[in-house]
Amino acid sequence: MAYTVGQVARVAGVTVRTLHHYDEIGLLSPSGRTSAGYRRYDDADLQRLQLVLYYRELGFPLEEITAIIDDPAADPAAHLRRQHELLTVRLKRLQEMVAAIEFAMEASKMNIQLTPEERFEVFGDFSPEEHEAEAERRWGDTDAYRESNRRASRYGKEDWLRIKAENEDWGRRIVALMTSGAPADSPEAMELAEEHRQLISRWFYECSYEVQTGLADMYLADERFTAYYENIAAGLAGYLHEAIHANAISRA
Amino acid sequence: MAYTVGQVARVAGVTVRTLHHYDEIGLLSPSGRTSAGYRRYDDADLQRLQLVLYYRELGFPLEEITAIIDDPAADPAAHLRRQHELLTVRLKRLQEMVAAIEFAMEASKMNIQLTPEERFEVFGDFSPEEHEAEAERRWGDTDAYRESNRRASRYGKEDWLRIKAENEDWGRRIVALMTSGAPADSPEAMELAEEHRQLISRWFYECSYEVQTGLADMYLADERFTAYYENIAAGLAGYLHEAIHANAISRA
DNA sequence: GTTGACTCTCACGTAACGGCAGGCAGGAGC
DNA sequence: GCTCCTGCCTGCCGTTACGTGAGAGTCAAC
Repeated sequence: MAYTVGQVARVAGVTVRTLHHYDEIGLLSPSGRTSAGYRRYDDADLQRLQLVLYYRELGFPLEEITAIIDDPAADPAAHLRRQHELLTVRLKRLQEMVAAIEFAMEASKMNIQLTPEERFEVFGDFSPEEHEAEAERRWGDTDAYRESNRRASRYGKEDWLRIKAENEDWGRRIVALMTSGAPADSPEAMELAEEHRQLISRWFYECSYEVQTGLADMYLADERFTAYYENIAAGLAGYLHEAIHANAISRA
Repeated sequence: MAYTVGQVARVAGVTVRTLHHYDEIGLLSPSGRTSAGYRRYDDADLQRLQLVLYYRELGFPLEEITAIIDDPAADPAAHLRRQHELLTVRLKRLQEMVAAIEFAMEASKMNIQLTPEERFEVFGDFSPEEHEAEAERRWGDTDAYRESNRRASRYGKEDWLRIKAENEDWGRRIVALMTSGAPADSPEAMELAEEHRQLISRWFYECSYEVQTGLADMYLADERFTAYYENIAAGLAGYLHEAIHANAISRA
């Protein structure tokens, strides 16, 4: 029931270096050594390692893990509560960032100019108050950035032309359908909503039904997006919005 | 239109040291210095800083930000796409961890013994295969851990007694209601479901309706949780499950 | 002319290891 | 007994994005 570092590393899925590190900082010292100085881990050491990895996976710093494990009076439940709070905060933050990045991509796709505030809106604590009016002037001109936005890309020129063509083709078809009088929740309209989603998924990012309905809401809530679609055909923004929602519901 | 480090730091919401650092690594060097060697930032520098902070907030490492900004041929959209993928992966991982921690807390609340696999299930890559049967024996006994679980806590003894009392009171009332024949979607049952949610929120962690319905599903899916409730009264697990769902829907 | 706030440049510290270098230890094969 | 290979040992530097001083010079106000 004694194991070498290498054996422990293999079964626990960590590196030898990690075990050395845990030994160094006193988080997990093997219960013995051979005459040659080799570390010898026994079953109790493995138990302790399991606990260490458990807390580590939940995001606790090693020093705190030492305290939790070594202090018999410490309450694991209390730590879990605190960690739950920390994780949910991080989770919310990440969700906002993902939403912001989707917004940015959607805007760049339509060549919509983001205001500096929007580019920064992902920063919860930024822009306190002391420089509301100033900030506008200061961060005002971002032409250079937007310009570079339109230039070279991971996609070659051909790809862009193809994306543009697909998009315009889709646009023509949905306009035709709308003007033909087909309702927004007709199978044809829903099919075009589905195409819209797959177009984004194929060329830009994984677009779930949930994300897509979020986009649809934004098309109505943000007048620049509304303008983009209304510019193609009057009433298109609302029509697309309804079709996307109808499609999402029917697929659920 | 020239600013000192301190001024820039204040408007941008970063520390002076951060600006020094960006200067050191060549990410953002002020366009000039005073005769005394003070850094002088102009508007163009602030523009660049904005871009830097934007990408930093999205999680890019500084070195990569340098490359993105300095390379006019780089495609911001491509980077955003990649970052979107990274973020969604992290998001999913975090969601799993939050779920795992909620599961662990719910189990410890009911004194349910988690199997080692479950304690590790948050580790996607752990436990490859080479030690399936071995692992069981090896990580088997965790009495010490579970024991400490029940001991001292952030809450004093009084708190625990109170939690226990509240919980038992709630238990008696829902059992009484169920045996009285009131349907699980009656206002009274839903009110008790609401109490269940608030009890968790008050003593353990923020429990949204979504989280609560997740718990309710688990009460039926996991036989140990089912047993916990069935042990109180036959049919209680299903009754509670239905009441929670009915309540969640009505509050939406 | 002195105070106090601000700035400068080193330069070490952080968390959790990764990744070397140089040197033993142990068993297999010759 | 000798060589070879693999595994183990102990340093110790590198990583990321700064934090936190130390010691010294600068600027504007009083």
